[in-house]
Amino acid sequence: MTPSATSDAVWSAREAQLLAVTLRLLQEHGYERLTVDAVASEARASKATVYRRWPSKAELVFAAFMEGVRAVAVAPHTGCLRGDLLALGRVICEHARLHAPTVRAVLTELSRNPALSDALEHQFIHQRKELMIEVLSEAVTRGDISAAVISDELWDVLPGYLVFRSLLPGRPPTDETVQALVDEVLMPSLTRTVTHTV
Amino acid sequence: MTPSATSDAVWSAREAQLLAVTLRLLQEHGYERLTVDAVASEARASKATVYRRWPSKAELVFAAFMEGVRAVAVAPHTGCLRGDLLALGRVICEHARLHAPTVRAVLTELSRNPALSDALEHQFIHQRKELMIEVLSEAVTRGDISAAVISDELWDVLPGYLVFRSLLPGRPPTDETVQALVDEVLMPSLTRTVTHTV
Amino acid sequence: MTPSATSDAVWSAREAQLLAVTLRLLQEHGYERLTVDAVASEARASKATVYRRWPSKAELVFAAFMEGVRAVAVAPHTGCLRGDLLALGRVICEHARLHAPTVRAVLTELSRNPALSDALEHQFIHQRKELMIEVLSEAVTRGDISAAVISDELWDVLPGYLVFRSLLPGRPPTDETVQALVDEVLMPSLTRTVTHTV
Amino acid sequence: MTPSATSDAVWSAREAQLLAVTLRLLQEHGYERLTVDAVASEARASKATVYRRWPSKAELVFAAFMEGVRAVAVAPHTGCLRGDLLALGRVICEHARLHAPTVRAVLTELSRNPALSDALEHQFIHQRKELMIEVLSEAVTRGDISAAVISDELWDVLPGYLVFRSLLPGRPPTDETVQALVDEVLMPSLTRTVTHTV
DNA sequence: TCATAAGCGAGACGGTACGTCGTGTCTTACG
DNA sequence: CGTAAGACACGACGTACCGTCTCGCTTATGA
Repeated sequence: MTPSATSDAVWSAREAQLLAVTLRLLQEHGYERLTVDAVASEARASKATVYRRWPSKAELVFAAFMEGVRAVAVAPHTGCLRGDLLALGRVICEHARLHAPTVRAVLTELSRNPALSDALEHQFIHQRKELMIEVLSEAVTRGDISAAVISDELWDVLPGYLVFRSLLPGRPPTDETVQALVDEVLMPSLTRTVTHTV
Repeated sequence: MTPSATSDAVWSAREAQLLAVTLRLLQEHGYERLTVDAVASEARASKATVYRRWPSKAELVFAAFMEGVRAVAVAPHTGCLRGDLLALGRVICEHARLHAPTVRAVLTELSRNPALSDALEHQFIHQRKELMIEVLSEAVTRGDISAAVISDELWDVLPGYLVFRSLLPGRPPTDETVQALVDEVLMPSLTRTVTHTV
Repeated sequence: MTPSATSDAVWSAREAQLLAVTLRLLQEHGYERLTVDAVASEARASKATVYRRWPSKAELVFAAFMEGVRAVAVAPHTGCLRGDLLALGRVICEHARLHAPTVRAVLTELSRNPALSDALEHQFIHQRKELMIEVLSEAVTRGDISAAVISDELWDVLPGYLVFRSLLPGRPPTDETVQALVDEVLMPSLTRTVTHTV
Repeated sequence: MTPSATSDAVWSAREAQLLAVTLRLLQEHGYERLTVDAVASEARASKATVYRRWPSKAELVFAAFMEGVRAVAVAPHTGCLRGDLLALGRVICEHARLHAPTVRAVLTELSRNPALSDALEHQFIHQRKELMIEVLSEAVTRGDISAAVISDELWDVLPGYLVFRSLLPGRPPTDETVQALVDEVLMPSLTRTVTHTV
């Protein structure tokens, strides 16, 4: 099977190296200043070697991004909901800070590449959703919260807001941000008395 | 004063026209497919006329973005906090949906242009913060909420989350999203019993 | 009458100043590096003032050239043919050396501007031809040479060859060049025994 | 070896094609009306392909000129001096007429590009000088003329005057011009009695 | 053991957009 | 009215990057 940015491929050593170089250059220079020539050159490869794997710069960058964020997908299991949320929030912050230029680049590409949208949705977002649902379900099982507060709409307020803050200049989220978000927003929301919805 | 993307300039008719064309082409084609030649051509201008005002494509696009989002800065005044939040959320959703490609482009540029970061922060973010503080302050005056819940950290959960959703593919925020966010997250958070903070 | 490069105009003080600036910048930078903006700026004039007089950069440069070479048109009258030729040659050398960049520029313009060709021919070349004929006629009157050697074809071997040498790099004509040309080429030619031409 | 306008390069097929197109467009439109885009387009090449070889339009044109005049470098060998000179003169006339716009352009460039001056001198002028010396030497060998008349100064009166005439408007040299030049100027000069020069 | 093939580096190539600059036209405001 | 100042449309220049393509060289397997 031809490797592709939109499949959950397992990369060869060569491919991993190319993605690593791509990721590094992305963080250093951002998407537009990143050139495929530079990736090839730094990896002591030729452009053909890159293009044989990923059909465009956008797909290369997306693949590098997917590789870079693969590690987040582990639920924390601290034993209480607040602890899980705090742990999750901190991991998200760290990754978002590290990959902010990459995320910005990937977002830009979404405007014009529907295939990337699909790939992002199915691989990345779905993955995160499962993670969050897992954390909340455990809290329901423990009796911390009511199952009724698990919404299909708002499961991503935690990652969404933190990522948003990471993308904007000047106010990167800190541990205090995470703690405030969990204690002042999420916990009040999740432990509220749910009125019956018609 | 020389017009510049990073100052709160008042544009001449020519400049407004150029920004309008830029904004339209941005929405139609996205940042990368937008060419300065096309902007100039559609505005019956020449490239020099564009570059005399904005030193690069990035700054042009940023200026167009700033122009496009200027209109959001009006507080709703519905008379109750929930109504204000719902109204604000809906306006933000509409703008975010309309300008999603532009916002993505601007975010990308932030990675490499600190001047844009500053401009965005001082003009746009500060503006929005004032707006939100105004809405919350009125609610405090009315006695809807306690002044203690107005946090300097989390004033932008509403716009932040909605914009985040607008930037991702597949799940653009709807009126239901806004309603759920306000009723299930923000209102519980804002009306919670505030424990004393040392 | 509107002043024009192609008429033997008498320039006003303003015009003379513009031409002088043009001539100086021409000698310093050559034709292509000369900009009309620079001429206007150095003359504390505006471009409109320049273009009102000369309809294009080419005509401006040509007018400046004509102004610069006006002074050559004086026959030497040294009393003998050889002296006249030497004197003429030296004057031509000096002017050609001084105005080489201008001459190159004017030549380039001839390729595309027939009006300049006409002007050059009627004003400049004709003028020089009269000069040469005058010198030769005097020599005939003195009995130095036969009238039969005055050719309509080759009257400009002296200026032509010297200008040619001035235009090429590396071998600008010197006084020795002039002397050799006169003694070894022109005088043998002019004093040759003319065989009867059928 | 990197191809360059200033080296006596041997061009690849691609380069020869680019130079041929350049030469043709030069003759058709002149230097200023020639655009690098047009050269690239007509050669089904891209601008980068042109600029990879020649760093500027001027160097491209110069290289084309050098290519265009390469063919003149063949001595005629008619058996007598007069015949050789007539043959040479005619070839020079033809080339000069054909390449007049190019020569004018190249001359213009000489004003600002010393490298072109050197190249022109070493490749073109030296070449022509060798040619003329060869013709004159043969005449000496045959006893037609004295070796003493071969001057280092004036070997280029023939080509110089003819090229000069070609560059000026209105009087392009004809076969009659060549004949007159040879019979009335050069032959009297070359066959003159040489007085001993200390 | 050698040959045929497949992957690779190097880098030229067509195309396209960028940002700069110069020409010649035009408008505005001043004297 | 002529002028200084300078904005403007047009268009060419030279640069940079993308994605495609060829060329040899190396390596790895099959006869």
